[in-house]
Amino acid sequence: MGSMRSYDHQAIEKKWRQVWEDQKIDEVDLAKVANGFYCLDMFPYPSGEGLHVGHWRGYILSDYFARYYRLQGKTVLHPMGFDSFGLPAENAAIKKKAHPKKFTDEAIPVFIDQLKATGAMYDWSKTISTADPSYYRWTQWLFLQFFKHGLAEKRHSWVNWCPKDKTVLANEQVINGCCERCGSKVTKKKLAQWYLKITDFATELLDGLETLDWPENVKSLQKNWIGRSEGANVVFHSDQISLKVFTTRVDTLFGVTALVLAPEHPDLTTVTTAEYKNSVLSYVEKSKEKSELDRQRGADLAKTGVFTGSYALHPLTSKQIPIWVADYVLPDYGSGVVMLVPAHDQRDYDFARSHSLPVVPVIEPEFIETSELGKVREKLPFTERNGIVAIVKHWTEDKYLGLKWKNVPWGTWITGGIETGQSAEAAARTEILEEVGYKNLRLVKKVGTLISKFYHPPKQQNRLLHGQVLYFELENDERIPISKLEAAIHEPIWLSPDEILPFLTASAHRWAWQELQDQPALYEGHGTLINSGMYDGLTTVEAAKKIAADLERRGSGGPIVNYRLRDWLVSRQRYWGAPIPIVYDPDGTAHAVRDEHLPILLPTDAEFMPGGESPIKLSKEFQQRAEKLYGKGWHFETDTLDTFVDSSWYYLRFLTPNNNDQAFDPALVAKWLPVDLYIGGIEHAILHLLYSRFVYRFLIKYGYLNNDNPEPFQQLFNIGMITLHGAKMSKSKGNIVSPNELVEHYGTDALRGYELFLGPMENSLDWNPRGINGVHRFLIRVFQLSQEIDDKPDPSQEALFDGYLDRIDAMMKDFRLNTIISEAMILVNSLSKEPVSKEVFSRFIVTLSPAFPFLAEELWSILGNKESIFKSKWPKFFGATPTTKKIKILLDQRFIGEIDRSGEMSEEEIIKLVQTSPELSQKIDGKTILRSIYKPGELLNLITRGSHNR
RNA sequence: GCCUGGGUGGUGGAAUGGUAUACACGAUCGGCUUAAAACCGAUUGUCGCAAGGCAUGCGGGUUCGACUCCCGCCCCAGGCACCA
Repeated sequence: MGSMRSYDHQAIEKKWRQVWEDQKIDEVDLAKVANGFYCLDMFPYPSGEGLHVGHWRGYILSDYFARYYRLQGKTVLHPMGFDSFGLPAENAAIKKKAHPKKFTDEAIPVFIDQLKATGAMYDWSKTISTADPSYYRWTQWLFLQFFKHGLAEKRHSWVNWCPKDKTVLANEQVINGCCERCGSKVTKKKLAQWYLKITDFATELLDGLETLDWPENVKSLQKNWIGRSEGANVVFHSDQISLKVFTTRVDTLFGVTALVLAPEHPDLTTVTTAEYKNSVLSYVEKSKEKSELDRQRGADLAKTGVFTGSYALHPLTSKQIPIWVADYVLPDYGSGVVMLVPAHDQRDYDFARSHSLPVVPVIEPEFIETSELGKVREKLPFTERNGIVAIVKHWTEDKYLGLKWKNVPWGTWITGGIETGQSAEAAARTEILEEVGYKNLRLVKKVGTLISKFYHPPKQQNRLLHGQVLYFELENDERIPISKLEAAIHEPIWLSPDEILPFLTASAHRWAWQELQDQPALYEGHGTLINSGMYDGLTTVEAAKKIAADLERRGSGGPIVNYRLRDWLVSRQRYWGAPIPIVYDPDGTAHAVRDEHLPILLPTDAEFMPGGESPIKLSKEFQQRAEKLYGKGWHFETDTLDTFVDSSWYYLRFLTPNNNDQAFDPALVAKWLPVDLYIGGIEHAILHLLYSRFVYRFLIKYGYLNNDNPEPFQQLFNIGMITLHGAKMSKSKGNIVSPNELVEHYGTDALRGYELFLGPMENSLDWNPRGINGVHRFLIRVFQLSQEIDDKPDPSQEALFDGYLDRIDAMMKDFRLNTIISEAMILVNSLSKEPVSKEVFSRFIVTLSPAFPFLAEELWSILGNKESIFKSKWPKFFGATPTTKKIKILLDQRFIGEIDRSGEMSEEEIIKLVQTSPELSQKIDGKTILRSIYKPGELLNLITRGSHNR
């Protein structure tokens, strides 16, 4: 035995860190490359807090793939920069009374050191910082391009206002009515704000999602956020104005019993009559005081509102429709007006009931059976029948007669068909007599009609039943005996009102009961139109189409698609951001700042104490600068840009971080975009990604870029969050797990490997350092393996390696790095028994290098290689002839052993082998093989039991 | 309420429809050691001495065979939500 060296991770990591830095191994020349791979991390905000083990996981994942693709022969761009504008630095500055630039400048080098500690391969020659004038000059330029094309607009509008942070918040920064950052209750304020018109891109942003290789949940989040809904506009004319209303249920148009405006609606004062002015005004005042939180929680609260005194003309019936105001109507969705259809919308129903407005049903409900037994069979036609549903009340008590079915889990009312020529009442009386035997009853009410679609198992028919719901009260308990036949099907049960809804299994029957109670009951589903003039008898779907088309013909509306997405509010009344590059003339008209004046630098003499307006407003220098450049009476916009604007295009800047002539180089962008792999947390699933997609599409649409693919990030991977005892790690909570101690004790490689090994990369999980020793032990074993190398080739080791390589290649595509590490452990476990072939080991450590770059590089050099392992190539298969494959033998699905397969074998040959094999034959001894299932080359299942009934 | 994901040992988690619980942690026992740590070895789903049962949230179904596919529920996490 020679002298064994031991695995000294500290020495190894220190050594190679230095070598790589000296050799600038991570720098790439973008222009030269044809075969590029753009691997991007969501760039961080450079806080002074430092990286914790949760941050590491994302950076290690991207580093893994950066190195992997590099070994695959690609030129990998893997840059890193800093999203350095924003509230945290400004808040720190306020607290510590120092300039935010100072904080940022100090934090970045510290941050870079911590990123380097992960061992990740970044090209630091291409770093950027969004707070740097050389960057934000181009952010301002970008804003001006939107302005030039009419896609940046200043509007007076009600905005979310955080009273504590004293700033405007975008809708998406309001969480449950509270400020995303500080948690204060958000209030409303009317301000002039800059918007970017992202809504113009709503359709394509939605459609574009289909083409992306993104996690389904992120696509679904974006879809929900964009919130496409198809419907129609309907125009109602009043004496004073016309009101446009958006609805998704234009089929219910004949059920409109009022129009309801949002309190913020601009035409509210116009429609309010003198008589109602006071009550409307005081109502509006009251709802303004309601916090955003209360307003949003309002779904559970009573729906308040008042009448405005005026009426509008129904476009189809010409009826006078009263106009109300209520704060359950949102000002910025649709047109801020709702047509009230109480019979077919829960909210409208609530509102109508609490203000005694009429409820006019215009849909005959249609119920489609969903149970397995009664589910409509797709291929069969419908047979139409008339029928009845009878609700029968007890002669003295408040109880109702239900049928409990014996062979199926059903609870229903009494039902039956109507024979031709028979009246509904007569049919019902017959059914009641037959099914429960009661003789003396009184028809109290015809409750309503419905349609029911179901499958009738005995008749094997799809049925379309026109049902009439009848309500009877028994006069006394006189009854005849029920036939045995009927008694076998179901038994009658008396139900108290509380028991009825849980008892009934069919939605049609539940509706019948509610209709009897409420007269009319709410029905939000589909069906056939009634009370709708010429549209009666159409299905809701047909009617919606026809009514929308008719409205369009008459010029009072028509089909339209509406989006939940709102325009992007980019103004912030804050210091630490890029100044919006707009200058106002003495009349207050907005002009683009001239290109040669960019960047509009942040003034340095501002007091950045938040006071409800941008602190920049107080800068004397800033005022003077505008006048100097543009003339007396001119002044700059003093709001700054939302930091999401900074980050909406940074991935373009990485290609040419130091170019002072243009924001980006279209030729390079054409070569490198879209980003091949984008890695970051789920927290940016909506805003950052949506804004970036919007900006990128804008740049292409208006000719700034000429890429064919209009999406910037082709593949996205969301790294799961690491929590500590279930809580998100943050310095303020004091629950940060720092990697430093673990790195010192086990090494960077061990921590990297452990973070990958923990579980699927997309899973969030709770931090538990316990297992890191397992990875450390594995690395020690790998190191020890290098001490016992055999120069001779070893075919069985080569075969083991080939299997391993095949499996990890497949896992790579699905980001299953945890099982890749497992596979490596399994391979090492089986190689450890004897000296390992040099060639096998050599190829093996290349596969380890993306996860364990330091150890891999060390072992690579121990093997005698002069160049870095990262200049080598991902290994190939040995292609050794596979060892004889085994065929699994199962007996009644239980594993009893394997047989070696040589060449192609038939089922019979294998069975013969089983029967002649010493161990296997005794296991099937005395059993009769009824039949067998053979999956060629894999398994043979011998069956002794009869299969269950088919 | 709507939309996504999930539910497998004591724990993190494996499993193209084919021996469920790989890999690792922890635990127990043993070795080494004056001792401890480290390291090495064995055992480790559950009931059972064993043979053999029973186990992948619950109930059905398809299949020779289901963690995996289908239907119906329950529970957990995340998102959206008075969006007309």
